[in-house]
Amino acid sequence: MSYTLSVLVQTPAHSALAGALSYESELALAPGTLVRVPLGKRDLLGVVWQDADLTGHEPEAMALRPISGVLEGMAPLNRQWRELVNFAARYYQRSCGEVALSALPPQLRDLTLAQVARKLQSKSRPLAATKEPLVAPPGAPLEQGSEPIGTDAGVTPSDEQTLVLSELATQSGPFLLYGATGSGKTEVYLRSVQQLLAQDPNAQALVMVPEINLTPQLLARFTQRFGTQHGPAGVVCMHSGMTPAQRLNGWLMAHTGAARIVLGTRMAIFASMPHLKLIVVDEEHDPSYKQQEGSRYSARDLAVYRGRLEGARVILGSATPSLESWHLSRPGAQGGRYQRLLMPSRIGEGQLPWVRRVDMNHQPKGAVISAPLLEAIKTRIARGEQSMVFLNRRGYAPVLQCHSCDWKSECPHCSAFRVFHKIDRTLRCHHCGLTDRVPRACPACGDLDIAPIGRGTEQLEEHLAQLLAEVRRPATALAQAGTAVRIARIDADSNRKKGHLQTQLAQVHAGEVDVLVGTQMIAKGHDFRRITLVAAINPDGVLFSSDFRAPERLFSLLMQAGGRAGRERDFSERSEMWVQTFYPQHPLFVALKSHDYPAFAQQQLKQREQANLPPFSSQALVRAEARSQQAAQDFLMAARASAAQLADLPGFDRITLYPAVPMSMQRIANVERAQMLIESPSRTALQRFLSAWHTLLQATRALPEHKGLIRWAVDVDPLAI
DNA sequence: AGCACGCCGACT
DNA sequence: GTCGGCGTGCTC
Repeated sequence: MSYTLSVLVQTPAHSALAGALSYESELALAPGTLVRVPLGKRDLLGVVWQDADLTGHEPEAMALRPISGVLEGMAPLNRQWRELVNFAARYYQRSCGEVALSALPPQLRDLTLAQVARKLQSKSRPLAATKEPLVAPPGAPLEQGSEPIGTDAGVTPSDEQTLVLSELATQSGPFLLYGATGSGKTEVYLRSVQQLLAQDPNAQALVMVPEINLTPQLLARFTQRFGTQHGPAGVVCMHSGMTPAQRLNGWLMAHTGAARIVLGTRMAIFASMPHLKLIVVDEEHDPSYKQQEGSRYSARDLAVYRGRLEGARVILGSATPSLESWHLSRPGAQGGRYQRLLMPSRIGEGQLPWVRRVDMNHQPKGAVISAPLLEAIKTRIARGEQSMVFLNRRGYAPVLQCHSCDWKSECPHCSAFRVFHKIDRTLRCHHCGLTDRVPRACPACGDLDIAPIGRGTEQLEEHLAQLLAEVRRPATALAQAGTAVRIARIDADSNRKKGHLQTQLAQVHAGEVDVLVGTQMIAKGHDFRRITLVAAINPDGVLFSSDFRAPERLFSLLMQAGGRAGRERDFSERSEMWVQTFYPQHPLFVALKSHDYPAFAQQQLKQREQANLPPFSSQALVRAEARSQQAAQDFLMAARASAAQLADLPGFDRITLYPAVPMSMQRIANVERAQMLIESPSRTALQRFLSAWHTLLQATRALPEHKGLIRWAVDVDPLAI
C-alpha cells in the first residue's frame, strides 16, 4: 500500500513544472511536512502540499518516484502558513514552490537529512527530559523559576499611549498607528507585545522593521524589556544579514514556539510561527517592505492578510503613513478597513524641529550651501552641537564633461552616466559597477579641459571643509578649544569597509564629529541626540519627477530626517530642519513647515484620485529583458495582443493595457529593459485577469520569435513605474 | 533553475 | 584523439 503525495519544490517560476509534483510514499504524510524528494539527478527539499491520496492502479498512471526522506521530528508547517504561501503565490503571480521554498531557511535546503537531524538533536537536548524532544511543548520556554516576562516595565506611558494601548487591546484592527517621530511608537509596540505574552503563555509576536541596520537597536530594546536573547521570552532575529546557521536556529526557535518574539525585515513575514497573535510593521510606508526581485511581495500587505488568517492583531506604524494605508484607514461612515490611531505629540518636552525654507532664488547663482545655512551650521559648532547635511547623490560629481567636444562620462553598458569619485580618481557606474580610472584627457578629442558637472556627497564634504576651514571648535570634555572642525561622510561608498559605519556612528555619538554629510541613509533610524540641525541641500529634483510616488517619499524622508534633530529635551527647542529650494511655496514644503502630514496626504490623495492612480486603482507591470529593446518590446506587445483572447473574462472591460515602453533605466549591463503597465479600478478584476493571462504569457514566451527574450516577470502593485 | 546530452575548436 | 564551449530539453 502506498500513497501519492503532492510536493512543492523550488521550481523556476516559468518552467513547465509550475505546480506541485507527485511522489510515492509509504506514509500518508500530513500537508506541511518537510521531505526530501528526487528530481532528475538532484535531491531537493520539498513541502507536502495536499492531503495524501491512496495510489490507484490505473494502468495509464505514470510511475511515480518515491520520496527520498522525511525531516523527522519537525512539526509540519501549519495551515495558516500554507495559506499565506498560497495567497502570496497567487497574488504576486509566482509558483507556490518558489514562494514556499524561498521562505524557508537556506540550510534546510542545503543540508542533508543527517545534518538537519543532528542540528535538531543539539537544539532539543535541554528539552530531552520532556520526551518530546523535537517539538517544544506549548509554553516550554517559560520554565518554573525563570524570570517572569517583562520585569522592566519601562517608563510610565503618556496619556496618548495609554489611550492607544486600550484601543489596541479592545478593538480588532488592522490598525494604522499614526504617531509623530518621537511620540513613542516603539513603547506602544513593546507594551502590546508585553501584554500579549503575559495574557497568553503560548502567544508569539512578529515585529518587522524595514532595514537590517535597524534590527540591532530594536533587538536591544526588546531584550532589555524581555530578558536576554535566549532568556525567558526567546527573542530571535530574521534578516538576510545573518549567517545560514543563525537563520536556521532562529527559524527553528520560531517554528517550535520557543521564540516568543521574532524581529526581522520583510522576509520575516514568512516565519513559521504556530502561535502568532500580533504583527507589528514599523515604518510601514517604507519601500523596503516591497521585495524587488523574485516574488515581488509587499511584506506590509502580506502582514495584513496573515493577521486575518491567524486571527492576529496587526499594527502598522508610521509618522508618515503610505497613502494606501492612510486611505484605507480613513474615518467616517465610508471609512476604510483599517482603524486609525493617533499619537500626535512628542514624548516629554521634546518639540518638533522648526522648519526653515531657504529660497534659493535669492541666493547667488550656483550656491551650494546658502549663506544663512552656513551661519546656522557655524552657530551649532560654536555651541558644541552637531549638524547633519544630506544630498541624495553619492560620489563627487554625477557626470564628467569635456568642454571642448561635449563628451560625457557615459557608461558603455548602461543608459546612465558614470559618476566621478575624486577620492580614488575613478569613474564608476552605479548600475553595473564598471569602474575605470579618470582619464587625464578627453577620451574623444584629447582635450585636457574635462570637468565635473553637478555635485555629490564627496564634493559637498570637500566644500564644507573649505567653508569651515577657519572655524574652531569650542572646548569639550574630549578636547581643548581651537581644534579644527570635523566632518564625517556616511554613504554607500564610505560604508564599504566592514565595521566602518559602526565606527563612524560611534564617533558621531561621542560628539567627535561636528558636521555629518551623507545620503538619505543617514536620515533613517539612527538617533543622534546632539544633532540640532538637519539640512536638505537640494531636494527639488524630486518635485517634478515622473514617479508619482516621489513626493510621498520625499515628504517622508524630510519628516524622518527632521525627526533626527532634537530628540533630547535640552536641545529640542533650538533644533531646526532646513530645506534649500527654488520652490519654497510648493505644497509639499508648506505642509512640511507645519509638520502637517494629514494636509499633505489629503492634497496628494486628491491628485491621485483625479489621475486614477493608486490607491484609487490597482496596477501591475510586466517587465521584459532582452539583448535588444526591440525584442523586449516585441514580446510585451505580443503578450498584450494575446490578452484579447480573454475578452469573455468577467471584468475584462475594466482592464487597461498600456503599450510597452522602455524602462526609465533602459539599459543595465547591456541588457535592454522594457515594461508594460496594466491598470484597473478593481483589484479583483486585475487579479482575475493576471491569473488567466499568465498561461498566455508563458505561451508567448515559448514562441520561436521570442527566443531573444532573456526573462520576463510580473510585478503586482509596483512601487515605481 | 540545474543538469544532462550533444555536437564542433585548441590542447596533453 | 580528448577537454570543454554553451545550445536545447527534461525533470513527478
